Amino acid sequence: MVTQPRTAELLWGSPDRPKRGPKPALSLEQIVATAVSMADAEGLATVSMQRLAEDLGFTKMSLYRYTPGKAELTALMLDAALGPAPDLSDLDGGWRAALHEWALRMWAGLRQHPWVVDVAVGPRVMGPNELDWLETGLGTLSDTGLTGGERLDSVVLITGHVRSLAQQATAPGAETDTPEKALHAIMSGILTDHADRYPEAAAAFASAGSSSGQDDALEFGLARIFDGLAALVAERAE
Amino acid sequence: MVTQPRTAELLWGSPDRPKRGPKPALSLEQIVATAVSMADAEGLATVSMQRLAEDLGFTKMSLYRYTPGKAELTALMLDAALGPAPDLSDLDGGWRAALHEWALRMWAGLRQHPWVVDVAVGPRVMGPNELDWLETGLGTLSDTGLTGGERLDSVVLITGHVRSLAQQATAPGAETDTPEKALHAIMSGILTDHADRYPEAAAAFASAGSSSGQDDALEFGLARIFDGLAALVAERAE
DNA sequence: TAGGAATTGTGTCTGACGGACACAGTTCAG
DNA sequence: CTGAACTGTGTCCGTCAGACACAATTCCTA
Repeated sequence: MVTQPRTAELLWGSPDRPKRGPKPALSLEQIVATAVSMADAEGLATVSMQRLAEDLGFTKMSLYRYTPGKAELTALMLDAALGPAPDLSDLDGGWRAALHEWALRMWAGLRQHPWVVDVAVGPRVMGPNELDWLETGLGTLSDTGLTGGERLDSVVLITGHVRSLAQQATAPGAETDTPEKALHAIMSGILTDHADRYPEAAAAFASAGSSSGQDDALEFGLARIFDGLAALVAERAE
Repeated sequence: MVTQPRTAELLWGSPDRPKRGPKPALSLEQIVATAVSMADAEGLATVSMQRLAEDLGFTKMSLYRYTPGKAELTALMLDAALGPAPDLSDLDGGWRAALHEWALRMWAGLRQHPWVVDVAVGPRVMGPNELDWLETGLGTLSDTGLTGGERLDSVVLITGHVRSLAQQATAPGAETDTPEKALHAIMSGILTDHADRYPEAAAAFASAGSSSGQDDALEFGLARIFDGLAALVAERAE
C-alpha cells in the first residue's frame, strides 16, 4: 500500500486550496457524495470512474485531479457513508443497552450502505467517522472493569457479527427475502435430494424456514454475546 | 443470478462425459485445483482466466469449455478449498469442545485460503463440502435442546466471528504482524495526533498493543459466545 | 500592467479484464 | 464412410483504471 499516506492525508488532512490556477469546478466532497449515492442505488461494482464522471458532467480524468486513485476515493466513500457515531449518553440500562443500541445503529447503517462491508476490510487507515464509531463502542464498556484489550476484542466481536449478517442480508438475491429464506429457497432442492447425507441441515432449515422472523439471527447473536460478556464483567467485578 | 442452475449442476451433478468428439485434454478438477493454488499463492485478484490458462498451458478460451464463466469457477474453487468438514465424533467435552474444535479448524482453513472469505458471501448455492461443514457444526448442538433455528443461528454466529477475524488477519498488510499490531502501527500517528478526541480508542490500543498475544481476539470471542450459548442451553434444560 | 508559473479539465493511449463468436481439427455413431 | 458432436484456437468487443501531453484559466510577481 503505497497509497496509505495519501489516504491518511485525504481523510485527516486540512483542505488548503492552492492559490494559482483556475478554481476547481468540483469538490472532493461532492464527488464522494455522488459516488456514495451511486453505490447505494446500484451497487459498488457499478461505480466506475467513467460512470461517476458522467454523472457529474465531467470527463473521467478530471476526477484524478481530486483523488490520486480509486482506492483513495473508496476510503473516503467509506468514512462518508458511516457518518458520525450515535450519541448513546442519554441511554439507561448500562453497557448492555448502550452496546445494543450501538449495534442496531450500525446494522441500520450497513443496511443503508450495503457495500460498506465489502470496503471496510483489513487493517487500514480509519477515517474520523470510523474511529468515532470505535470510540463510542469502546466508551460503552468504560465502567465494566474490562482491560483495554478485552474492550477492543468485545467491540470487534460485535462488529464482526453485525457485519457478517449485513453481508448476508444485503448480498444480491437476498433483497426480497430474509437471507435465511433466500438460502432456504436456493438450497431446498439440493437438501431434499441429499437429506440422508445432511440430516441436521435439512432439519434445521425446515424448522427455521417455517418460524423465524426478520432479524432473529441478529438479535440471537447479540443476546448470546451480551450474556457472555455479562459473565466476564461479573467475574471481573468480584 | 442466471448462473445458479449451472452452478448447482457443476457442484452437485454427475460428470457424464459426452461420447462424440475429441477427449478433453483438461479436467474441471485440474483447472479448479490450479486456480486454488494460484489464489493461495498470489491472491484471488491475480487469478484471471488468462493467467490461469497460461499456467495450464492452454489458451484462455479453452477454459470456457469446462466452465460457463468465472463465477461458476469461483464457486467450485470455494468448495474445493473448504474441503470436507473435520470428524469431531472422537471428542470429549460435549458441544462446547466440539464447537471449539470446529471453529479452530475453520480458522485454520481460512488462514490457508484467505480468499475464501471474500468468495463465500451471501445466499448462494452451497457445495457438498460447505454443506458438510454446516452439517457438522449443527451436529455438535444436537444434544442441547436448542431449536433448529437456534442451532442455525448459533453456527452462523460462530462462523461470522471466525470469518470476520480471518478477513482482518489475512488482508494485505497484516501478513507480517497480528492484525491488531498492524492496525496499531497504521493508526498510531493519527491516534496520538487526536488523542483528545478519541481517548478510549487511544487507551485501548496502547493497552492492547503492549500485551495481547496471537489469536487472542479469536479465543476471546469464542469464549464469550460459548458462555452465552451455555446460558441458553442451561435455560432450555430446566 | 505584462508576463511567467501553477493549476484545472480534456483527449488520447495503453494494458488487462471477462467473454461472444466463428472456425478448424478430432472423434465416434450410424 | 459420412455427418454430427465436441474440443481447442484466434479474433474481436466493451469496460476498466490510469499515464501522459496539452490547452485554457487564474494568480503572483517583476
